[in-house]
Parts: sequence; C-alpha cells; structure tokens
Amino acid sequence: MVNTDFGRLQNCACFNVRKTSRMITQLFDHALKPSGIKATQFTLLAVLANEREMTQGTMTIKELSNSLRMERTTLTRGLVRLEKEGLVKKHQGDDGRQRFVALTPTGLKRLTDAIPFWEEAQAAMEKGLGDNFSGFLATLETAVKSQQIRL
Amino acid sequence: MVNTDFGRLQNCACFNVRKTSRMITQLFDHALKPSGIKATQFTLLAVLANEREMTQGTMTIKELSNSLRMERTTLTRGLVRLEKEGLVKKHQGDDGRQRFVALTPTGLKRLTDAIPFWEEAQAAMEKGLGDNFSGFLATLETAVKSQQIRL
DNA sequence: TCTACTTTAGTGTATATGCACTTAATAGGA
DNA sequence: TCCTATTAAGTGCATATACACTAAAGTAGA
Repeated sequence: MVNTDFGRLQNCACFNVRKTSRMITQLFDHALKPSGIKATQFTLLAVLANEREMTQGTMTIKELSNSLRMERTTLTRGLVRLEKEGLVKKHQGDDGRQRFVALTPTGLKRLTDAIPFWEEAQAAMEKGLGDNFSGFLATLETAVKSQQIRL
Repeated sequence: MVNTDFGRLQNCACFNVRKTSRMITQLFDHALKPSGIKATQFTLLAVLANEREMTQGTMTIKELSNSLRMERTTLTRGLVRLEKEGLVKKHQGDDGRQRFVALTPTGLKRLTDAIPFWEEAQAAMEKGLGDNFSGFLATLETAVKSQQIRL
C-alpha cells in the first residue's frame, strides 16, 4: 500500500529552511542595495575583517570554507568576484598550495560603509522575532552542529 | 568614532540561516541522489502532489510562487527543467495569461519513488535535533511570518 | 632520490535564485 | 469600441551553490 499523504512533506526541514533563507536573503539584499554588495558578500568581508581583528592574520581558502561551512569551490567563485572589485587580495605563502585571503583597505571601507544598512535588516529581523531572536540563532546553530559529521 | 567590533556580525540572521540552509540542502541532496531529483525539485513535486490531493486542481505559476515563497521567475526556470524531464506539464486556462502546472504520471511516480530517500534525510534531521525538531520548524515559520510584508 | 599518496586550489558544468525588463492577455473606463 | 492600466508569465543577466574532475605542490616511505 503506497502512502499518498503528501501533506506531511510540508514539514520537510529542507523546504522550510530554504524558504526562510530566501526570505531573509531578500530582506538583507534589499537593505544592502545602497552599499553595492550583496548579503553573501557582506558575510565574506565580515568574516575576513573579524579574523584580521582576532588573529592579525589571514586565512586560507580552506580555513575560510570551513568557517563558513561553504563548499570550497563556491567560496572560490565568490572570492574571484570580490577580488575583481579590489575588495580582497590573495597571497601565496610558504606552502605553495595555499592561498591566503585578506581584505584590502577598499574592502574594509566597503564593509564598514555597509554596516549601517546591515543593521537595518538585522533590526527588522530582531523586531519581527522579538524575544525569539536569540532562540532563532541558537536553533540554527543546533541544526548545523547536529549534522557536523559531513564537514 | 567608527565601530570596528566585527565579531557581532557573526550574529547575522542572513549568514546563519544561509549556512544552515547549505548544510541541510547538502544532506537532502545527498540522500535523494539515487532518486534522480534534487531537494528543490522534490519540494516542487511535493507541493504539486499535495495540491492535487487537496483541491483536485492545478495551480498557476503565481499561486505556486506564493505558496513556496519563491520568486516567480526562479520557479519558472525550475519548472522548465521539470517539464523537460516530463515530470510536470503546463496547461493554459480560460485566462490566456495564466499557466496551470500539474504533475504528470511520471512526475508522481518519481516523487513517490523518492519519498523513502527523503525520509532518510528527514529522519537524520529529526534525530539530530531531537525534541527541538518541531521547535526548529516553528521558529522558521515564525521568522517567515514576521516579515510577511514583502510577499 | 624517486615514486606514490595526500593536500590545496581551480575548472567545467549544472541547478537555484532574483532583479530589471519585456511580452501577452485581460479588465475597466471614456 | 478603443485606449489605458493591470496582471501573468517569460528573458537577459548576474550571483550563489556544489559535485566531479584536474592541476600543482608537498609528504613520506622504499
């Protein structure tokens, strides 16, 4: 007997997280419009800025990819675009295989200029979710951690 | 005084939901591999199957796009691919502007064949999140609802 | 030191996503 | 009835995403 209750498929974790992701990405992209960068690019620049602040150093593509939990080759394509705009720069280290990625001064400026627009979108989410906001982030973190096998 | 505390950017709702979305999508795509469809296509077929079951009818592109909260043109591209594979079919109604979309028998079979693989991935999420699973879905729903202005 | 394995990054290809714009069809009023 | 506004869908273009594969560099053992 084949199960034809398709309604339960609407509880699909993938469908729901992607739907939410689309909505939130549109919100952030819209808010960031005046800054000239998209939400994903903002994220990249932010991680690089934070890393520079914390370790005074740069990260390899692989380290960045682990940190963002983004497929390495996806990251490569994004960095190419940022590099073309002069926002990041790649350096070769002692190990000739590795590429270290760092913000340029232009990239840092672009990021800091974008922050107020990011704040708008982030505030909209915080307002919308109210007390649930930190729970929202925590839940996402839990979901990611729960499947950390496939890194 | 410029704020240079980039650490707080890691609480970005967009970054975190996209990260989670990437992880979960990889999990589902991997599980669905033997079925020959990807997670997003599974979602599309599932919504169409559910709608057929519920209303005996078909949906227009616009209705589908609202239901999935997916930009209409994104949906159009996805449907073209599914139509090429013979999984869905578009029909023109009385209103010549509208296109009604329906599962084909092949599409229905592909979907039902894929369900066991979907169950695997869904079960992995349920196992990973444990008691938090329903809360996870509820949180995503809340986030989407909280910004429903931009539909 | 040579060779085989491993590690790091890039390419080819395909899907997913959405904005700006266009096209086609309907609706509604003068 | 015609003209204009609205609505539904499609196209051009660009970014995001990831798998399979390739290339290059380092590692380690015979």
